[in-house]
Order: sequence, then C-alpha cells, then structure tokens
Amino acid sequence: MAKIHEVAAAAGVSISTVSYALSGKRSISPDTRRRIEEAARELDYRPNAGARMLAGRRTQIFALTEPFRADTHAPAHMAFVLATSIAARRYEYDILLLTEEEASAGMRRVASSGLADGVLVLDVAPDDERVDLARRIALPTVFIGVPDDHEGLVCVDLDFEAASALAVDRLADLGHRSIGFVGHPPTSYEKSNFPPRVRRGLEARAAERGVACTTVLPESDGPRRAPVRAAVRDLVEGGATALVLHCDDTSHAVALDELAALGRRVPQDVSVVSVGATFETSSFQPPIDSVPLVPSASCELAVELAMRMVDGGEVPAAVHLIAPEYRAHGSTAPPGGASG
Amino acid sequence: MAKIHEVAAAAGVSISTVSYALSGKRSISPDTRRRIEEAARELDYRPNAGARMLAGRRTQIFALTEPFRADTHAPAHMAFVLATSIAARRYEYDILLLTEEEASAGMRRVASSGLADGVLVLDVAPDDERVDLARRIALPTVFIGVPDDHEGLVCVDLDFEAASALAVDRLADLGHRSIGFVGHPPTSYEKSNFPPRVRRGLEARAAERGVACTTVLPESDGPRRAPVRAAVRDLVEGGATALVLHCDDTSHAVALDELAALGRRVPQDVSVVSVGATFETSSFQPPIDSVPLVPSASCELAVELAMRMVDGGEVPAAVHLIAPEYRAHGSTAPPGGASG
DNA sequence: TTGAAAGCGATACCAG
DNA sequence: CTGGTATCGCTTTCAA
Repeated sequence: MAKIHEVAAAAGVSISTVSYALSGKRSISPDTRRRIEEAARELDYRPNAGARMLAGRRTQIFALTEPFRADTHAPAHMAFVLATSIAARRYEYDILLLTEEEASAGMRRVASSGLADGVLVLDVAPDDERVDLARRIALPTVFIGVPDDHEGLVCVDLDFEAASALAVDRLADLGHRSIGFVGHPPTSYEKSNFPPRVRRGLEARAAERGVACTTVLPESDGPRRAPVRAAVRDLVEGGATALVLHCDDTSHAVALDELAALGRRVPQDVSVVSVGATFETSSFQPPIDSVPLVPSASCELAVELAMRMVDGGEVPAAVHLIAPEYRAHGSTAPPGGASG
Repeated sequence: MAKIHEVAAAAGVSISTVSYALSGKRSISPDTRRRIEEAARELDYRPNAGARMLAGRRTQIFALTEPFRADTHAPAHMAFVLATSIAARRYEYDILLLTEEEASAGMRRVASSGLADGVLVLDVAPDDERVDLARRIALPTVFIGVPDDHEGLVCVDLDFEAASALAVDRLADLGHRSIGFVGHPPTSYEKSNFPPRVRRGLEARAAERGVACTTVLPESDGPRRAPVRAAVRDLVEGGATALVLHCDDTSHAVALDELAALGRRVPQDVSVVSVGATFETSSFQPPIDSVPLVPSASCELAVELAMRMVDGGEVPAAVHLIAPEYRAHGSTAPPGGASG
C-alpha cells in the first residue's frame, strides 16, 4: 500500500505530477513520465480507493442489483453477471453486488452514500419494484431488460420482437407455411419481461407472412419433461413443418430427442430455430440455428450507456434495442421431406 | 447526499458528536442522540463512502473472487454468492465482485488500492492459483473450499469426510452390508476440491464398518443420461441394497427414475442417501435423505472469520470444518425388501 | 457529555 | 511542463 508521496519522492517530482502522469490528464515530459511509471511499478503503487473517491468525483464502481429470484435461470444469470463485470472492467470499473431485499434498500444506500457512480439493473421483472426507485435516486441507472412501465428509464435489451421475426422470415423464405412455437411455461409470461415479446413478435410476423403459427407453452417439469415432448409431438403431427423454440436448454434437448423418437429428421423433415437462447445451440445433436440473446452484447451496451451518463453525456431515456443476428447451423431447410 | 455538517447543524451539535452518535463509539446523552438520529433520518443522511474509507480505516467491503469456470455448477454457485452477500450485510459489509482472469489481478488490485478489507475466495480448485496470491497479499483472506495446498491459509468448508461417514453410518446401522456410490464425473475429481473428500470419507467409513462399497463415477451427459442410469442399474443388480449419491440434481432425478424403472421401491427395496447436495432433496419423488452442503453455513462462518481478522482478532490459519447434519426424509430403511 | 481540529491520500485548481 | 495547496467528508485524538 505505497502512497503517492512515496512515488513522488522516488521519482523526484511532486505528488501532483505523479497524479497527472498516472491519470494522463495533462502532458508530462517523456522522461519524467518514465521515471514516475517505473517508481509506481516498483512500489506496486495504486491510488487509494477511498482517497480517490473523495478527491475525485467518481468511485469507479457500478452497483449491480440482482434479486436472486427462485425462478431465476442460474446459468443465464451468471452469464449476465460475468458479462457485466467484464464490460465494466474495460472502463476500470468494479462491480458491487446488491442482492434480494437489498435490491431496493441497497440502491438507496449506495446512492446516498456515494458508494457507486451508477446502477445496473439485472433480472428485470415486468412490474419491477426497482423502477420507481430508479426514478427517485439521482444516480445514473440502466436496466438490462425492459419493465412494463419504463417511461423515463434507460433500458437495454435484445430486440426480441425482431429476433422472432428473423426466425419467421427465415422459415417463411424457405417455404414453410405452418410453424409451431414451443415457449416457456405460462408463468414465465408474467414473471419475466421478455417471453411475451418473443411470442408477440413471432405471431405478428407469422401473420404478416401469412404463415400459420401454433403456440404451446409447456411446463418444464414432469418425468422426462413429458409436457415438452407432448408439445413437440402435437405440433409436428398437427402439420407444423418447422419449430421455433424459446425455452431452456434442457427443453431444447428434449424437443430434439422427441423429434428423433418420432422419426423426424432435422432439417429434412422438420426445421428448427431457437430464439433468445443464452446457451450454445450449435453443440446440440444436430446443431440448431439460433437467434441468440448475447449477454455480452446487452451488458456492454448497458455499461457504455452508464459510463456516458456518469461522464455527463446525453443518453436518451428510452429502450435501447439490440439488433438480433441469425446464426445458421444447418437446422433449417425447405419443407417437404418425408411428409412431402 | 446530505453531509455530516448539515446533520450537525440540524441537530444543533458538532460534527464529531454526529459521528459518534451514529457510530455508537462513545456515549451520547439520550436527548442529543435522539435529535441527531431524527435529523439524519430526515435528511436521509449516510456517511460518504469515500470519506469514511479514508478517515476510518475500513472500507466496509469484502472482495469476492469467483472464477466463473465453464464447469461451474451455476445454481450452486449462485447460492454461495447470495449467501455470502447476505452474511456480509449482517456486518454492514458490501460485496465487490472479482471475476475470471481478474481473480488474481483483481486480488492484487484490491489489496494495493485498499478497496476492500478482506477477500473471500469461492469455487476453489485443488491447485488454485489464488493460493499463492493469498499468501502474498496483506489482506485477510478466507477460502470457502479447501485447496490441496492450504498451509497457512484460513479455509472454511463442510466436513465432507464426516458427511459421507454419517451417510454410511446411517446405512450400516440399518443393516446394509453393500452400498453403491454414484459420484460426479471423473473430471470433477481433479477440477474441484471436494468430490475426492466425499469419496474418501465414504470408502474409509465403509471399510471401518465392514460394509462393501462400490464406486461409480458416471458422466453426466448422454441421451437420457444413460451413464447414470447404467451406474444405478449395475449397482443395484450387483447387490447393493443402498445408494449414496453425490452428483447434480438432474442425476439425482435420473437415478430415482431408473430405480423406478427397475421396479425397485425406495426405501423398501433400496435405500438412498444424498451427500453434499446444495439443492433440496426433499422435493424429489420420493423425498431423499440428505447430508447437505449448506451454502449459508459455509458463507456465514467465512464472513465471521474474515470480520474477526479485519478486527485484528486471532484466527487460526487452518481448515475450519463445518459439522455435517443428517436430514431424514424417509428414503432409508433396513435392507431386505423384495430381494429379501 | 461535547467540541475543535488534525489528519486520511488523493485530485485538480491556480501559479509560475 | 511542473509544483504548491485547497479541498473532498469523515473519523478520531486531544481538550474542556
């Protein structure tokens, strides 16, 4: 824990010069800079965090609020936390965790104690309690996800409607006239903010393209995930030549397994596209086309916006949608294989 | 962001009195204290974090290092992060996230910048790179998990050996003479620190009790988790009258499903005990006896030790083992049902 | 029981 | 291009 004056002494300069040299906030002669950097390195010097917060006007910390809900999908959640942390570090920012009940109390606490420069909100619910709070506190806040009432808020998310539309377009372009949609369990459409958007986008674009679309929202439990299997069977036997999946990874695997059990080949007999997945769909057997939800994309944008706000820049209080991207892995083809 | 002098003015006292009243570090007349607390509440005052770090000698922050390894079991990991955060908040401490590559660089950074008062290490590998680092930095560090080389370190963990022994004792006491052990996939025994301890404890106690013990470490993939099913089948058909499980939740479910498929009732035909699970085993069909790994227990102890170290107290540099607890849910019985 | 004032260790303004 | 120094907001002696 060397201090700045030790570095100054070692380099034979004043402490202000050390500060400027290390922050790069004013020009320093090459020679002086070199001596300072060397001294800093040898002493393993880093500015004291507390002093820096106090003297400078930033903490270099973002608070990350995440209510670990019981129904939170852990792997996806971890991916977002990790992506946020990595994105923040690019700007030399650290992440402070705010969990559970603490989500609200914590935001207040962090705001009034100046512990963080901004707040990133994860795992957003449609009627999220953190919405009101965000409007009240005077701290830059970015939602990663879109609550129902998002007026005046800065939100970041994948354009799920467009993602679904992309999937429908792909299938419609190939000639499919009837597609089946396997979604999350019904409760997800109330507790989470994005499943409804996927469904809406899908059904809307299907209607536009004159494609028949049947939606099933199977429970994700039961022995061998029977509901998912039944959904797949019903859809395929009902005439769907393509399946769009928006569900967890296990349900994906089960759906593929059921197709195999039914003797339907992918993509010859049935085309399959995954929408909004945070997991790798290319490692399924067979690999599945995907319009993924990429955590790093959302989190990087969120952090960038938060940084801009911290720097006093203008950031529109609006939903910042991320354009979806179609990733082909060979699971789609024109309809008409065996069932031709 | 009210400041201390505003509170002092509002309460008609000096700032030092406000500081003392709020920290409780010296006695204040009841009346004065009341006025100060009221003023603080009305102004929503909280000490500025940076100023507090600088003037006081603590940051009120613990760094939590967690390398989000690819093979990390997300739900368990989340449970530990959450438990750590909750435990820390009891002491008015916040959690700063240190991830990935940053695990090592971050520890160094946090130590030399005085960003945290201590470090909590999660997801410990047998040959963890953070071990050497922990010895080098001058920051109280507590490992939640036990690396192979833990000399001079403060570690906290469930006594897995004792947990296994508890399971064996239960079964041996009931009269079982041959038990099967279904463990994690083989690679887990290298990448993670506790599976070997479970296995060791199990086999040792089985030997002591004169109970035959067959170990199988099935892969946790394949269609319908065939390896797990095969393991269960082989063990049961090989004469095991009881199964001890130390694997993920899905494998538990699959194992039970396979027993049902084999026509073996639990516990009449086969007894089943789960060891070291972080998930709820009482909601399986049927509910399963468990000697669980309780995240809150480990994390609370870790935080308590870290706090004691921060406060300058004595904490033995040793492995602090948590005594396991047997939770009966009706999945064990004397052997001799159908197979009499 | 209370108050005045000396730091804590940086940043950034004002000079030179 | 470099230095002196006021300042950030609190904690904690030292005095009364």
